[in-house]
Amino acid sequence: MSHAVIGAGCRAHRWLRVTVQSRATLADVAKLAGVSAKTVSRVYAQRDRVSAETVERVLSAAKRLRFRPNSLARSLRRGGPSKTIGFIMGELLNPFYYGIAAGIERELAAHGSPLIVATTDDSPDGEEHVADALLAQRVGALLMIPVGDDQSYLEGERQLGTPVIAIDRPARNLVADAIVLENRTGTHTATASLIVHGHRDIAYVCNPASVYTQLERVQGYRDALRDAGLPVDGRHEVLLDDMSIPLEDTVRELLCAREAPTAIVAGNNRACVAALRAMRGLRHPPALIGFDDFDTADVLGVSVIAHDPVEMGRAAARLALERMADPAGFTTRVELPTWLIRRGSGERPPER
Amino acid sequence: MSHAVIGAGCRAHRWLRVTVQSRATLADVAKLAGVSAKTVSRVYAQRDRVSAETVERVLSAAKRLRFRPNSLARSLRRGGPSKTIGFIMGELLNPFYYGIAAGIERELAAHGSPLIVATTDDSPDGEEHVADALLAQRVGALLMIPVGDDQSYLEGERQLGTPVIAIDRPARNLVADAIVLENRTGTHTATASLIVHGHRDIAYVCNPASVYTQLERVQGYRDALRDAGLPVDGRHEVLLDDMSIPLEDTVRELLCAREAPTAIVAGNNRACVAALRAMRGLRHPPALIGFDDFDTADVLGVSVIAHDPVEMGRAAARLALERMADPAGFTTRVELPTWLIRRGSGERPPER
DNA sequence: TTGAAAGCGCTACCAG
DNA sequence: CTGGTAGCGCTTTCAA
Repeated sequence: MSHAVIGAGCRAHRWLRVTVQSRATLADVAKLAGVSAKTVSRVYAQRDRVSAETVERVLSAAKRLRFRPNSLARSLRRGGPSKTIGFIMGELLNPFYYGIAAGIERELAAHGSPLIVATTDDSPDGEEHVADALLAQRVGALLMIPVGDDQSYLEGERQLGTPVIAIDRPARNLVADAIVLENRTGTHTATASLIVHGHRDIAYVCNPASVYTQLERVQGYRDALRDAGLPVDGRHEVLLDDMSIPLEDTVRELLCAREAPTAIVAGNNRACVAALRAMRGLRHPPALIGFDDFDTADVLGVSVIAHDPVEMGRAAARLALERMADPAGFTTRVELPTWLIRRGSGERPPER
Repeated sequence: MSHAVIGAGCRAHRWLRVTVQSRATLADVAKLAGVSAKTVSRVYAQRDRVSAETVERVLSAAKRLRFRPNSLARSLRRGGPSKTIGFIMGELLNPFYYGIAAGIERELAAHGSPLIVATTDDSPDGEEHVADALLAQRVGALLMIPVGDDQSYLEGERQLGTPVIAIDRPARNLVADAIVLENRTGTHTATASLIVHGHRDIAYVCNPASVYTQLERVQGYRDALRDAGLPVDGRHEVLLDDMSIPLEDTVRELLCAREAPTAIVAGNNRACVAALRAMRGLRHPPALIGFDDFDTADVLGVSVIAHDPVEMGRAAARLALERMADPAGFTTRVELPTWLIRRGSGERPPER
């Protein structure tokens, strides 16, 4: 805007600009309302009693100045960790993870706690750095899906009173609450179901394979084979650990091999979709049960080991809020249920 | 731990506890290192020169005290809005939104800016409240997927210098940058393609229907019909606005009607999946093109109007960072491309 | 290269 | 019911 062409109005205009340009503070509001800063504070904190008339004056002044309380300054108070909670997720594009994020967000929203989200992109290196950034913001609690195989770097922080809740996988070398799934039970049930339907050659495929969840799930699969008196020789285990290898191709090879399995248990949503891709166009597709339910599983008729990621997030958030309110108490480990949903793909009999 | 059984070691133990229990501050570190607070500050700010020896002393003291700089206090500085950026998402659990979130997160992570996420659950009422909470945290910029039909409540904040970037839909009654998709072009191309494949009775289905994106998409669909000399009488438009009505049932009814369409354009990912569900088991399923690509679209052979949600998020974040660095500049409206991916479902000829 | 002092916006503590 | 005062943890002047 040009000031040159403005005559008498110039001053007013400038004043307006100045008022608008710098953010009003509690003190500004207090001055305009003719009360003390503390009184304004009281109006916003809604704790002490303030006369209705004063409230009115303060709010009107605040509105004129476009005042907005600074919650950063508020939480600078001694020993007062903010209500804000930090969440470190693996990879944002994984439906399982964002189901968890959704659950956390809902629970916290109901409680009025802001949520700061950071991701590691599933790389262990970034984890500590990301945690540092969150802790520098003085989050009141840290929710995380551990990626690295050592969270001992958080031990100091825990002793300082910041609750840490591990989700999906337990933290390692760190005393922290954990919310995990009944992984073994899930794959055990699935594998047993395939056996009941007549399968003897059942494959387990996943990538990555050396994370906690997969170790558990593979175990459940092996246990089921063993329980049925079937050989557990790893012949049908496709346990990759290099995300650059397309699982789809690997599954395709598996299915074309001499002693191809007649059924597949896929260790997670990604593996399940990869298996589906590999099976496209096959005359006699193998039976398939995936871990993690997904949007179009019903349309595709895919049987899955299902669970509730949103509830998982909620549970984690609840636990965090609880710990923040009462830092004492024993470390908890919650296991959330998994269940088999039969949609056809897991009930196909073996065909040769 | 019991103190009773500890003899001489008790004091040391207690001291340790005290040290550990309260969070160390810059001043504590300064005292232990025998330097001034400012010097410690300098070490962490990495701006002024500090002698290597002093740096060493400070860092060692900091480590002993488990010191971690408080970024809240840092950003309390005069006029200095934090680097933190706020993002208001619409509906949780929508893959499209999470793609955007992922893009934002990646771009900001590369820049070292924390991200605060909040959601409105697609309810217009919550939007202002949520924005308030974010602004109270003094976010440096506000990214949002507008839900309500009026964002004028942010006008004051914008004048105060907080950039607002609207994503997917433009803001209403507010000067704000916007990143949107080429919605019309997308549905126009899809509809035209169906027409080329011989279809004359093409339906458009979506829910909700009165949001910006859908108004645009319906327009693209109508334009394509008109361009081809086909009637545009709304007979085949299923435009719902009540999320409690299952779109699946509606589509099923549509397909069973006398003059059933031979092709469907689904207005978003939800509508597309609903259409797929409704089409299950049909002898002659109609042709189908959905808006938004999805995970198993290739397995299902579903043609879609695709775009890149992650890039959308990145673009929005970049724009926000740009605006924060230089608040001047004209308001921008970016339209990101959409394109048709042919996978079979959209290329089916009409069958009666 | 280092230090002292004055805030940043807000709230707790104690008076009126 | 209301008002001063003294911080919260850090950074920014200005000096030394």
